[in-house]
Amino acid sequence: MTETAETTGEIPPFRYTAALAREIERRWQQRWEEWGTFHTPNPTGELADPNHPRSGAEKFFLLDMFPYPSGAGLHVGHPLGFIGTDCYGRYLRMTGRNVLHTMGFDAFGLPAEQYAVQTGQHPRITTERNIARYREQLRMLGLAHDPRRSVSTTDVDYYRWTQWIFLKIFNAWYDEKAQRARPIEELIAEFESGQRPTPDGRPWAELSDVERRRIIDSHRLAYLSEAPVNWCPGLGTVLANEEITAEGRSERGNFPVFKRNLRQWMMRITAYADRLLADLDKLDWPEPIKQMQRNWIGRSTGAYITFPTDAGSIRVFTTRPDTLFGATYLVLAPEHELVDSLVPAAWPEGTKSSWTGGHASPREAVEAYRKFAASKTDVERQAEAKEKTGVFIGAYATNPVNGARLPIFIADYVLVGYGTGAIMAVPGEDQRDWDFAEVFDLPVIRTVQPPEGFDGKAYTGDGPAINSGFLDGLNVAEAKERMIQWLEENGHGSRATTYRLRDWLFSRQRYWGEPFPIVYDETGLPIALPEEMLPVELPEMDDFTPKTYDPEDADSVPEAPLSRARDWVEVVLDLGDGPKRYYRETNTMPQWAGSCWYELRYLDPNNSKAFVDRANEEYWMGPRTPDDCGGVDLYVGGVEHAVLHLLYARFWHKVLYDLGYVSSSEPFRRLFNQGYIQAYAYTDSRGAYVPANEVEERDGRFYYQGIEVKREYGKMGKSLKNVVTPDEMCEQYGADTFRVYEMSMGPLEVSRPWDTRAIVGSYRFLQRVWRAIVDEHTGECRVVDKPADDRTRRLLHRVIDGVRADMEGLRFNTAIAKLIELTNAVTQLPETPREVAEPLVLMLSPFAPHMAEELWEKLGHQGSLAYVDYPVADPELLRAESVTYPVQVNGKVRARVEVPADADEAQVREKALAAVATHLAGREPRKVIVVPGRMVSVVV
RNA sequence: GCGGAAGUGGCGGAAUUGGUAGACGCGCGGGAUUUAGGUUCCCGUGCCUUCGGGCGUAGGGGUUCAAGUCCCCUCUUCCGCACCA
Repeated sequence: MTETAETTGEIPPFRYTAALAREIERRWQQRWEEWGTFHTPNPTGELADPNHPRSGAEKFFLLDMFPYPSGAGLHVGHPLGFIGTDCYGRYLRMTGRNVLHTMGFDAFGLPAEQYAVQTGQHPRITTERNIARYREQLRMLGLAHDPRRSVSTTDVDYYRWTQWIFLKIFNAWYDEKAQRARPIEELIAEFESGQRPTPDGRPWAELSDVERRRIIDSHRLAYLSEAPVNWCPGLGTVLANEEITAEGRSERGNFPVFKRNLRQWMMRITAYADRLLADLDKLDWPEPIKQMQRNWIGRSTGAYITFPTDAGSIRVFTTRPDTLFGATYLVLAPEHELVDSLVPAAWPEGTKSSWTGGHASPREAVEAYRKFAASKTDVERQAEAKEKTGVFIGAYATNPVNGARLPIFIADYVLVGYGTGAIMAVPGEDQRDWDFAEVFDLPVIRTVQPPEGFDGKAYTGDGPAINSGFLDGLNVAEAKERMIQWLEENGHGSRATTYRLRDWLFSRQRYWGEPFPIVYDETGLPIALPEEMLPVELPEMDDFTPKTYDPEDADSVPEAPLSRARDWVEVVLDLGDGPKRYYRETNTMPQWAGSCWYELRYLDPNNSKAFVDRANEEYWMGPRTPDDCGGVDLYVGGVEHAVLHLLYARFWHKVLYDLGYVSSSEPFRRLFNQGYIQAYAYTDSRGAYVPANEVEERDGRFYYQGIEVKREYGKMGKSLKNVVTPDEMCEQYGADTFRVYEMSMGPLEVSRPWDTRAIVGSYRFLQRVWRAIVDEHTGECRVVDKPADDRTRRLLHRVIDGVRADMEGLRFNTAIAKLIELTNAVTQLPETPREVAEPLVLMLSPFAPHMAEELWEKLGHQGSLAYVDYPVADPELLRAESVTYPVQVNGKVRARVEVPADADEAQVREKALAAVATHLAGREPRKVIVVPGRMVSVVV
């Protein structure tokens, strides 16, 4: 049985024990709920409340990354950020701000569906149960959320608006000139008026309906595309690039992923690449996250260059157009579309045998190499990254700048998905090209003079151009410009920017996701349902299991579970031209869809006319100045969403901004990454995990049942047998102790190990606070209405001042340290003066809200302290009466002198010199430095 | 390889702008209460010391009256990206 303080021994009846804490906590949680203490007023609509104490006050939108309600429940690491934002929100509320803080659930997606499949229950049932469990666990922690604003992405009332936003994206196109999204009708109007030419130049009026639809569809921000996508047979669904690990496997499940040509929904996020990149500068985000987004977007500037061949021309992208004179061969990706037409019937005269791969004809060589390249997994490709492979395809191209004859190779080090899938190889200035040239004995022409003593191979640094005709002598930057100018003047190429970012694959073969508000007619082209037909509800299905395959079965075919709901798929609708038969889209949206806009729904959760009322959005998220991007005032969450959720959400928000539905151009103005709570795990000699809570430490070694075990450090997880739950901690110490401990462990942004032993320190601290105010034997308030002594009063005001600064800066650990200091000082006093007790309780309340409410009541106040003014330090009392100066002699502290705070420099100097007289040993000080209020430094 | 962050007692961590290194907590040592253990409370706790003092913020060098903090070099750890042309 678990030992708690009250299970044994004699203790005073009103000591702050876990049992008392639990009783207090339950009582106050119930009161907050009954009183609606944390209801937050909106400027307009159903949630407006002119009588609210914070109505019309300065607002603060505080947001947590909402959790995914897994079946395992929360462990002590999960609520770290939630507690942090709660403490901050409570502080802001007490300093006069109107704080919006609530919590929703991101509940669609693979894990919920897999859990449902495992347990044989419908995902709606398991999801609802998991959400209920999470709510219970979070409620136990006493989080000051507005419960009316909580949403789940799986609520029909929520996902109807996810579908609505999808329709807006579908019915929009990106105007490159205006650099923003516009409604699709405006594009149609441009075609109709002839202002915009059709692709083949025929007048719009002469095109058939289907031809027009195809053209329009090709411009939409959400579009169907037949392209190579990531197909994961083990999961039975396609996945976005962002969901693939570096090893080329699925992030979830770690199954192999194959490139397959499939018809799937895409989102044109690449249209926003530049703005997503540029606007990072406006965001108050941690630099590492911004850098990760920059890398992911991967903007490169350079030029396209066209190389003529006998069978059409090859366009390459290069960031180094200045090295064109050094190009000695071309390389195409094996899958490049021009390869087949370039390959001649026979090897050209004089082809080196090492170039042919031993094949009798170029055709055979190409076939063999393609097969070889396709057989390699991404893991193998990376492992062999240094070994360059490839084959000559028997054809040549011409270098446009000097007419040189360049052999064309295919090689898997050139990727079909980046740039044009073709490169000009400049071995002198690119190490990969150098490595390839070594293997195939290709010539090297240096076009940049390497520095004296350079002993490397390819030289990628700056220097004067050589062997480059009209570029000779120019540095790299100048030569690039000059070459681009030449290419454009002579029609051989143009300035270009490319991105690593790909369009977002937006469909999944899953049951548990938002259905698309899309149907197909007999043409097979998509038709958006009108808004009035939303929501498109998920059909009830007995068999919602995804069709999965052998993880290695690359030839398997995706099958959407919804396609099995025949009655749902086939519908007769009147879309304006009479009732007709249509087929519904059977894919569902990815998990990220719901999290792309949930913060907006918190603002106006019950609005049935709009996803958010524009006035409410402006109040909570609108820009404060013309340069401001607006958005959530503080968004707290883990670093793991750096390129997934945080990029997708920015993209959707920008589309909504372009279309005029929101006033903010970014969703999250300020981002804060909280650290993770990690834990030790222990393995025995066979490598099996043993229960971490039964391991004993002796002299730095670890023992389980007397046998030594090995310690490792990492995640908390069931399989590692090291999970500690908030429930256990609340049971053994109470929620307030748990909260104080989590906040005092270290800075919020730093990861740290969980140590259950150490939580007792926070427990003792709260006990001391309690004991200072409540008589442990009678339960009565023992605070006296006498003034505090001067020393205590000054300490109090220093603490108020310091704690305020710490709260503003989210430095909760140091704020708590200061509160402990104050408490320890009060503990020493024979009586606790009210003028100290009350501010102490108020300052403690963001961290230990239940206890603080209880003490506030015992101090004679009515109602909640949630809106009571936070203590303010008296500047008069912050000035010390006397100052202790350390006195250094030659940099070493030799004495301390106490002088009145108003002493002048000469007095300080005199007193200091007297104090260190013995250390001076009669020598005359060469220099005496007095730093007012700080220290004295003597040099001899 | 490229990019980013960080190295402070046995442990988690403090130290606005260069100005008393180690706040606060855990652990540990001692004491009080208790039949005992546990709980709770009080005192002590960087290392070495010949008790004068000396040494200490990953290591080495520098600037300064003064460096955890600034500069240079080296090492280590963590995170992200990785044949991106």
